[in-house]
Parts: sequence; C-alpha cells; structure tokens
Amino acid sequence: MGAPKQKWTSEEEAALKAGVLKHGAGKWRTILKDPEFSSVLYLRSNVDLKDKWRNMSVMANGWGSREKARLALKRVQHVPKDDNPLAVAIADPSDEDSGDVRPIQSSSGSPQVGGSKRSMIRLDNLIMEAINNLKEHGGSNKTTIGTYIEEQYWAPPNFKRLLSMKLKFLTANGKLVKTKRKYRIASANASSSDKKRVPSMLRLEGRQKVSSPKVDKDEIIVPTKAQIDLELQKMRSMTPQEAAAAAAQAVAEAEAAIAEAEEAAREAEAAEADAEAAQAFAEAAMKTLKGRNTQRLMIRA
DNA sequence: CTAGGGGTAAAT
DNA sequence: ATTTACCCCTAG
Repeated sequence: MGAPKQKWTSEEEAALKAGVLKHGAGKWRTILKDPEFSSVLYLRSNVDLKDKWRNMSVMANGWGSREKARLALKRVQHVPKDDNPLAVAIADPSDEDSGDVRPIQSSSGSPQVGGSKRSMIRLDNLIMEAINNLKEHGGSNKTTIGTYIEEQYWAPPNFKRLLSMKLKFLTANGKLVKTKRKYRIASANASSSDKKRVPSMLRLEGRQKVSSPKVDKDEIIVPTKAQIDLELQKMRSMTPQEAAAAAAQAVAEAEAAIAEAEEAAREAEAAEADAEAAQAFAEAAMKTLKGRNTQRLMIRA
C-alpha cells in the first residue's frame, strides 16, 4: 500500500473513528481534547485528524471529498472472467438493530500498542466447522448452518445477513460448493481471481474434512455465550459510568466496522482491516479507562 | 477553528 | 506511479 512516514497506528485510527462516532466528523478539536482519545492522539494535531479522516474516507468510501479526479480519471480496469453476481446492496436501510450490547473480543497475549494483532473471529472458520460437524450428506443449507453457529456460539443480531453474505462470498470464491441450496466444502482448489492468499483456516492442521469430528474447539477463539456474560459482569463491576462509556464506544466501533464490512463485502481484506481497527480500539479504550488496570476482556484461558 | 484546495516527500 | 502522512493557504 501506501507509504508511511510516521504511519498511523491502528490505535490512532481506531481512536479517530471512535472520536468521530462520538463527537461527529469535524469536531477535531473536541475529539482531541477528549481525554478518552487524547492519550492516543496526543501526537496529532487537529489538522492531522482532519487530513487523516480525509485519507481514510478516500479508502473506505469511494468518493470522500478529495478524490474527485483521482478515481474519476482512473479507468476501471477490471477483468471479470466470471460474472459473479456479487452486487452489493448498499442503499439498503432496511435492517436496523436495536440497542444490544456486543462486546468485542480481544486477543490475549500481547496487548500493547502497535503490536496487537490477529485472532479475530473468522466466520469462515465457523462455517467450515459447522458444515464439518453437521456432516450432512450433500451439504447443509443456510438455515442449518446458521442455527448451528448460533447455538454453539454467540451470534450478533445481524448475524443472518453476515452469514448470507459470507456464504455467497465463499461460494463465489470456490471455497464452498452450492448445490440445491446446500453448501458443502469444496474439495481442494480454491482461488479464482487475482492474488489470493490462502486463508488460514487450518488451525487444526490434520483433519479438515476428514471424519473425526469431535467438537474440538481447542484453538478457536470464539467466545461462548457464557463467556460473554462473564465479561459483561466484569464491566458492570467497574465504575458504571466508565463501563458504560467503554461499552458504548466498543459497540459503536464494532457496529461501524461491521457496517463497513458489509459495504465492502467483496474485499474481505479491507473488512478485516477494519475489524482489526475496531478490536484495537476496544483494547485501547479499556486501557485508557483504567490507566493501570490491565483489564482485559479477553477470553481464552 | 474548520473545510477544502493545493502541494511535497517518501515508501511501495 | 500510487498512496499517504504532513504541510500550507484561504475562505468562511
């Protein structure tokens, strides 16, 4: 990608996004003075925030404000060998979730600025696991897969939509094969179009579609409902106001990331980046909250 | 102070 | 050649 001089860290980006969510775009000074973010953004000026937001908007949104000619003069050099009906419905104000708490799960291990990485939930993995464990002949349909995942894990409110999107995506990519409304895991090959890096859905090295399906979720880092509840209780034991603020931030950020992910359904990579930013922010928020308290809402023993 | 329009240097 | 952090300037 680009080229950093002094690249913005994910924490900073996350803080900026959160700040915009909280105070609105354009209240750079306000965001900067907010103790919530000043700890992260103290190096940046209000103009930096504005410029960064401008640059970020260029990426996320096609037409932020500054690249009128940028993409306009750019030719859409696309080579669709396969016409995939991957139309993304953006103008879709239908679904709206009601306020429900959705904490972000964080990674464990090294929670420190600049280094926090990886270990997000991979819906892909869950789908694969569901299909594997369901062991239905001819594959499983969307509802079954969805139910399986919902029962086994904690699913967000808009999970259905995400699942549909993901199934479509995986099918288009050849990772799944769809026959008669049923999905099964593609035998071997995968990638179709341009550069494709193999997604690591192989934590369980040995068996993948083999038939040794015990519910062995050793490495998978998905929180169960019980664990989520536990975390929520932890938060409640904090100062109510602080906890509320933290939760609000985390939720807002997570929802923003998910919304962006939906918009950019075809670019899973971009979506991942945003999700990562959200995660990074969640950590940062918690840290800022209690200067010292190494509070972690992480799962995993 | 903010929104923008410009522009530069640097990294990919 | 493009991206991007950062800078400068001007009009509100």
